[in-house]
Amino acid sequence: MPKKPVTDRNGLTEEQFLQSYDAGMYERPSVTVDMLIFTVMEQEQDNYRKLSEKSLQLLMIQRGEHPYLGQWALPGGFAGVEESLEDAALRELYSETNIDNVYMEQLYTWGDVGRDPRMRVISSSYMALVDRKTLDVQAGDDAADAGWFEVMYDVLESGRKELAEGYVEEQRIRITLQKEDIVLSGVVTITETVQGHVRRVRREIAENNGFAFDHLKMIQYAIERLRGKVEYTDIIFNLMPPLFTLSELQRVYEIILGRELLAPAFRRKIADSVTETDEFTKDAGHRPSKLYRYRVDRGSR
Amino acid sequence: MPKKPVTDRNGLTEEQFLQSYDAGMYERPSVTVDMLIFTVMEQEQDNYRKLSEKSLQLLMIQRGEHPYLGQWALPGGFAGVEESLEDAALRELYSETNIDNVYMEQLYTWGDVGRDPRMRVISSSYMALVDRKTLDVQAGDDAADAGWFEVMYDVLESGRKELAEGYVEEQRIRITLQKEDIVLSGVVTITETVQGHVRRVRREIAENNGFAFDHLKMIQYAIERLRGKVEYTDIIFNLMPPLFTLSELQRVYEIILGRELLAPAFRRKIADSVTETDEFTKDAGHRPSKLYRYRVDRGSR
DNA sequence: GGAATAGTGTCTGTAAGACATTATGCC
DNA sequence: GGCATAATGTCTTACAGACACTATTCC
Repeated sequence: MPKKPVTDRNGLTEEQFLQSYDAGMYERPSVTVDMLIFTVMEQEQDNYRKLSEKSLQLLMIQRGEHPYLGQWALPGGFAGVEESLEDAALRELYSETNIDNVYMEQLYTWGDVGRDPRMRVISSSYMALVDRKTLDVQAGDDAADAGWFEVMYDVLESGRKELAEGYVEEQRIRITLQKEDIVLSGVVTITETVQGHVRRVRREIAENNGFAFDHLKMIQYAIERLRGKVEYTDIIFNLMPPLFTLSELQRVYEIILGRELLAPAFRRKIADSVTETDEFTKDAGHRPSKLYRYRVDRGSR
Repeated sequence: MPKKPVTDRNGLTEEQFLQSYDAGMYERPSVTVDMLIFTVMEQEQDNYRKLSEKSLQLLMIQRGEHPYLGQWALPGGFAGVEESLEDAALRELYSETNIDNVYMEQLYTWGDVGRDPRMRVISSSYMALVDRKTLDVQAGDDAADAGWFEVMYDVLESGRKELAEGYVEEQRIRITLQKEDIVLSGVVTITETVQGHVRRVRREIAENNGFAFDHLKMIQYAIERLRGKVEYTDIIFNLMPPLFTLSELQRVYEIILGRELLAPAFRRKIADSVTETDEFTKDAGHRPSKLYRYRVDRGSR
């Protein structure tokens, strides 16, 4: 059955309308994507019989231009008119790490008015998780203006004030990024207001040493989300190499969650997310460990 | 200690740079916000001794202009250059429902290239939860072009194909919105691809009767998030009136989750999210029920 | 008494927390 | 044998699922 053409109050069909539409009528904000590219790195150990320590790392770029010249920012850039937001994020990811085909998800879109002093910019943040071992070593490594920073995340304190019909709860979180002798550090306050049965959450930068724009907030938010998602999804395996030991996996969990886990409970919990192989670690100064891989035939959690 | 001015390769300080910056250099997408305003409504019951049925409702607007003239869309509009994204969302919310001070959160930012036939538009979707009883009755009620639709969400089937290094899992979800004799209906397919240890999720509209733009995808995503969040946060109380019975609360859970719950387990679970009052329901055709309120002094879950 | 819903008691199975114990390779 | 880590056994506690049962009001 043929559709009868729908016309608007000017008698135009949709096709006619679109041809006459002027896209330049309104003043517009710019749109960018900012990438939170996380990986896990091993640190060399003094005692060769001990396991090597691991740390969570984040890729940052030192700004060579105003604004925030000399400060460190997340990799990112403008979204083109002919590419999707996700494509823009993938493009930025590839240009920084030479990697595609890794886990990536959109986190949040930051739309405050003053976030960029040049002009109105709205920015979508995307988180990518990469396995350091499959990363091209050059990526963001040799460049003087880019590098992997170890991430530290400390909850400083939590205050609480009672109100008539609710309360205000404030949390202060210190984020420290370290790359050799470069240390960036800042504090984000998260204010949760509950009034009646309405809950509001606000994030503010309370202290900032070395972070450009509002990127400190983005980093705090990303770590919070990473922590949450690690508990109820399998995304952690995106940070692991194809073969890993259960102890390594447990360490990565512990680094991300910021607390220690008990081995028996841990093994029970991840038991059906992994498959064992016939291989073992070699040449450790102690009992070898069985190697596992991510069990891909299991569906999502 | 006075800071020494940082200058860039052109010898400009940040202040000088910003004064000379031309914000109009790049072609830009437009930015809009789209609102998913949910509420819970009671339906009149034929048998007065039975409890009244409840349903989840979503506010939609019929388009009076091209494109998608006559179809139904989420309320929304352009984000101004002088307002934050969140302010734009609050403004839209207020203009549709005359309500502010309700629960609202950003869900996702939709950035595909072809989502609006007029031009490139990027849209942030926000979800708001409102208690129908405190809603001004007129809002979106009498207007012929706006209204509350009952939401139905059915998982149709889930197929799965094994691949060499992973699998593809497809889920088809039917969304039906109904308002008296107006029925909108569509199917969203969610495709989850796992290759190696990389997981990707894509959403496509497989069938569409009456929804404008990609709003069907937004609705599906919002319900998915609402379901998830209801299980591990207290947001559900934003849909409840100040006083409610535990049975009512359980019904609302059941409507959102799409499955029945057992009363004893339910009561244990929400026990410390609520406080009992001295009041009871009256004039029901059966045993009166104690009224509870949201327990606000308890912190977040 | 019957209809309808409100609310509680309790058994069972599963899973997490905690701690102890055994196993293994390398020096 | 001792160091360091790998891996498992098992006790306890907590809690979710299931079902049966009691309670209360209105007709």
